[in-house]
Amino acid sequence: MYKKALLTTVTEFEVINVENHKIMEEEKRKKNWNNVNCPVRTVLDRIGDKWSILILLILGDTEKMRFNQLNKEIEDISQKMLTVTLRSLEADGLVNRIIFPEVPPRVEYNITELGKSLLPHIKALSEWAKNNLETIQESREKYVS
Amino acid sequence: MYKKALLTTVTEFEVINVENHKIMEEEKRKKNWNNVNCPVRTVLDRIGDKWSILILLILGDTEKMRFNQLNKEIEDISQKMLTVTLRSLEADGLVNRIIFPEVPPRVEYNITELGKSLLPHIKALSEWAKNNLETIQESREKYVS
DNA sequence: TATTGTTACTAACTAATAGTAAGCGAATAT
DNA sequence: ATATTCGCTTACTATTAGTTAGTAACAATA
Repeated sequence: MYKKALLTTVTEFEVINVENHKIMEEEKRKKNWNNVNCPVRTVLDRIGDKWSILILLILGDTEKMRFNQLNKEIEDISQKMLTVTLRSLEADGLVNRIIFPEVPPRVEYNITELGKSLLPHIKALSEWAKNNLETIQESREKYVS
Repeated sequence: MYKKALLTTVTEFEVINVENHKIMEEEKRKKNWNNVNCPVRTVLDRIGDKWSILILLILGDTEKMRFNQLNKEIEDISQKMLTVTLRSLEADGLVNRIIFPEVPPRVEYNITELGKSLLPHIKALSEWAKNNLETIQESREKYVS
């Protein structure tokens, strides 16, 4: 026990108090980052997938878009993943899904006000990515093992 | 063919030109979003995983942190995922990894200048998440099927 | 001396998620 | 009759995340 060795000059009572305090502090900190209480994670676990941000950026640039338009815009997304991502964005209230009961079916998607309020932050991130892309890629190349 | 039906009043020549133009436009747009040319994706594909942002936020709050400290801070991360994520952040040049050749081993992590420059954007996103958490959760509850 | 504890990991595995390929329905066009 | 359209599902495979157990190299304790 490394801790005990460092505490040999203080009384047993003090040791207990110090330990209690440490435990309480640790508990307090933990609550900030665990899955239930951390708002960042509750949102980013959804937004931070492979496609959500990309779709929000595209829908932010156009008033509305149909399913197949989006599918063509994002070259390498599968229909399934597009469906799944759009539904999750709809569930979170970030995009609207408007169904026209026609044949062949028509479904239009557009960004909501909530989605629009998120956009600037995503765009800032996107700008940062653009500006620092080279540095990051150099770093990746240098990094071995 | 729905498209052709809409173009029955124009000549064959015009149809071809219109089609060509559309194809060229589409090609141009595509290049903005595919995996190779889109900086957002190159960076977000790495940052946007389950743990990276969380680790950056924590390392942004403290000058330096040891491996096990981080492991305790993030209640539900496994050692493997912590290792993997830290290494990927290191490769991208967002965190520093300092090894002290001691027994038991000591490895300290801290955020780099590049990482610090990304932090404000992540924090802004985090703030947005905090402010809109309730709205999103309500929306999720309402959403059925 | 033997045992246990410490740290920052890896290796080998399983669970969860992402992605692929095919098909569907209901109408229109050939 | 057959092919095509659109926005999906369904059933499958591939990739990634996460779990559990173990490692080295010593320190402290019994």
